[in-house]
Amino acid sequence: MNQDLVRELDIIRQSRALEGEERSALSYQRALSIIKAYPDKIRSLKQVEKLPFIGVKISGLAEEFLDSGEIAESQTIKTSERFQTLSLFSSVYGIGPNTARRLYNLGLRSLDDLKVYYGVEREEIDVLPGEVVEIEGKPPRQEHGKPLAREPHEHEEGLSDSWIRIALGLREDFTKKWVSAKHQHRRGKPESNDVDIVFTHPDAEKVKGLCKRFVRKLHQRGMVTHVMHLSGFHGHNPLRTTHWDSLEKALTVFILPQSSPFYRGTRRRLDLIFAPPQVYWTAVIGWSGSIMFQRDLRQWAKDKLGMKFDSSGITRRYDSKEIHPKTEKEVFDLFGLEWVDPTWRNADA
DNA sequence: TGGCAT
DNA sequence: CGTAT
DNA sequence: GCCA
Repeated sequence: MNQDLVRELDIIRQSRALEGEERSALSYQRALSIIKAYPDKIRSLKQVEKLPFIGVKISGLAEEFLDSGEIAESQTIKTSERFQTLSLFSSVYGIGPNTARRLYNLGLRSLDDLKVYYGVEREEIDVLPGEVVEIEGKPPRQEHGKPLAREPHEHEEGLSDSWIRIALGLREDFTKKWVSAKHQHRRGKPESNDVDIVFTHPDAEKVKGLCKRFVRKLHQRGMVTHVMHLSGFHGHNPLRTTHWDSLEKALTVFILPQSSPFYRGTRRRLDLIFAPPQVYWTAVIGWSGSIMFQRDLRQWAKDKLGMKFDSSGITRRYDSKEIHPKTEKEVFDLFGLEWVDPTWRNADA
């Protein structure tokens, strides 16, 4: 409805994030989420000024957009070498805003510059314990400066009858009950290049170590070409409070074997998440909604319920007691929120 | 002025 | 600091 | 950058 304005604001949001102005970026994110959810075409400044999370600065930008059809600052940002270069660098796995700026300040401008800087041609990485695999370049989120293929997915409603279930060799009956997948698709974004799959098993013991074994199997079959992160692969620092490693996870690049009837040579990012059964639904929710949805849900849990929510569980803050919901709806009920379909958890640009 | 998810 | 949602 |  107001997607052009949203896109303009998102450019500024991206720029703020790349420049390390996190809080400003968050404000743009919120504002554009609100505008995105606004049900009518915005034609006047009055409409915008009534909206929450839109203050003096952003309503001014909206006014400019209404007058001219664009925002000068967005245009300037978009065409600037700095923005384009920082975006490019940040698109490489492992390079965030800070590293991107550092590399830029060193005078680097292209992926070729990065290859020289990192000596990537000779790089080898440990993919699995005891194995060494040659890679071409960095584990690519991009190739040749362009995003990996973004054509629509090959199907489908759920994982249970999908090409990827078959490709991964998952049993259909089990999958229906214990595997939840393709949340981008679940959210109604079939054009996404990501596939996320959350696994569990009624027996918590059987989940332990499954991530590594499963990835090893896919790698042996040539279906996983890169493993960017494997829980337990990086040394775990117990001083770190982050829950990043509390679920078993593998962040990989996936390609179908040529023998597959679905083979198209498309490489995708495939994220595999293995959750013990008691936190399966929090994992599903944590991997389903947009970033803004997650932040809002977590803030709500904290402010209204005094609880801590993330993909690895829900705990009461005062005694750290864990809560183990048995369905997605139980989580919403607990939080006093109306259950909404995943397609409505899509607040990002 | 402090908070902004984990 | 980087990554995932 | 916006809000309480």
